Amino acid sequence: MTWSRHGGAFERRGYHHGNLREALVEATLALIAEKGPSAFTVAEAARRAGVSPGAPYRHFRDADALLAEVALRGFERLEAALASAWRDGRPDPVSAFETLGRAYLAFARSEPAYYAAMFETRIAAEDHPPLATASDRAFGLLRQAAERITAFLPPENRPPSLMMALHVWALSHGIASLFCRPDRARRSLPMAPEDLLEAGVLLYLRGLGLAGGPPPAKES
Amino acid sequence: MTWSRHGGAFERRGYHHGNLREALVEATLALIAEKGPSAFTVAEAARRAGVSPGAPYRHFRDADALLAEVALRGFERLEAALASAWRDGRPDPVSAFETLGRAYLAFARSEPAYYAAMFETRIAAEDHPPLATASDRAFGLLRQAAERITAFLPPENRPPSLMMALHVWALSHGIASLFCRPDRARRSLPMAPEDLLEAGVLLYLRGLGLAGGPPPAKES
DNA sequence: TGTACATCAGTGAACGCGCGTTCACTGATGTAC
DNA sequence: TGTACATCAGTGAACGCGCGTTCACTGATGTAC
Repeated sequence: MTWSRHGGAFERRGYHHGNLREALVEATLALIAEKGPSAFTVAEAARRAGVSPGAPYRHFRDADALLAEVALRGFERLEAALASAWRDGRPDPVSAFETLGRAYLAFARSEPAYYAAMFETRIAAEDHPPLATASDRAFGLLRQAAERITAFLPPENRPPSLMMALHVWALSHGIASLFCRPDRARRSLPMAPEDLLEAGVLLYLRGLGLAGGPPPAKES
Repeated sequence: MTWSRHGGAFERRGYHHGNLREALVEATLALIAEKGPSAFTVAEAARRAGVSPGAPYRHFRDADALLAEVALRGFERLEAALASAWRDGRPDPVSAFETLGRAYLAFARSEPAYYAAMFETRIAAEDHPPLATASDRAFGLLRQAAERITAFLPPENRPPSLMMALHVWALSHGIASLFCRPDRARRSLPMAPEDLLEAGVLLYLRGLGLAGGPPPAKES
């Protein structure tokens, strides 16, 4: 099974793969995207990477380590996506915050396999310290954003920024979990998940005393 | 392996089990509670029920059917819990609504195995119509409650009750998923999940123009 | 530029395992008479 | 009350399967000289 080195659809493969670690991560993502996280097996990932079943163990201690690597990268990508959406609060914190929320959902929608690897697998963050760290960093961003937002409120009416961050995270995650899965199409929605989240965050901010004005028009 | 029929810790078992269907459901719940939904197997459930590996197939077509039965019962129990919390909007819709939210979380916390069977398994509701129906009924309750709440608002400021129900459901589910799992203890919280949800719903209602007054005091 | 060699990424066969499911069977239960 | 029998819930052995992981090995790569 040696494919031509420079021609055809299959680029690779002499004896050495050359980039097996990456190929396994990609195969795992594809597998999860197609059949859900419970369908992941090392053997199948190896098969898709075009490699014998023992090969992955040169790169990952065991099956969970591969899964954890995928989840880790997912958190890193999420953090990057959130950071670039937040843009340090520009043009203004409130609208940047809306963008942040949309970015969260966009990530869940456009990278469902990463999302599933992060939140729907058997691996526990506490068993994989880098995972916990990456998750904390992503959440930290949300927390900082909340800090900036609540700073607009007079101190006596200012809610803990941690609480606000948790609320928004939970709402985003809830919407993503319930409505953004392509495989098991959940309850159909009268509006896009992003709009649902934006409306929810807007109402929440109004509840805090921010982003005043009349209630938003009916969306649907 | 015939245990005494009336003595000792083990009550059951002549040749017939007598209540195997129930025993399998319970074994499945215990299994999920202990090791997570991915650890469920028919063989292990049969073992825990004290029965040979083929026996479950007298009661369930296959492994998924057993899992779907557990999820179905979960939705029915959730619906019952929500209905009894809502109490048809008494004493008043807004405070009954708070109680409803707490009941949702209480369910996720006190019945984590049911909750996992409902939301974290491979089974898809569309493949099991009764499951979809039960899920719709539970959500319908939330929707009715939202209807009653939004009725307090003047029509020109009244948001779609469906949207409100979706927001609250997503927030509740998000909090439950992120913070109410006993097995994989997630991020630690500065407050109880129930209080986090209550504060969130309160702020949301204020954003809608209900439950006015000053912002709640800091919770933590 | 050429050669020897260390390194190490992959091979492929093998292992033991537990699973889902089937099937001919057995024995308990309860109904008809 | 007693007996024959249909029913059907469980048995237990068996099947084929795919998995995770190991291991002695092979062959490609790149470095030292």
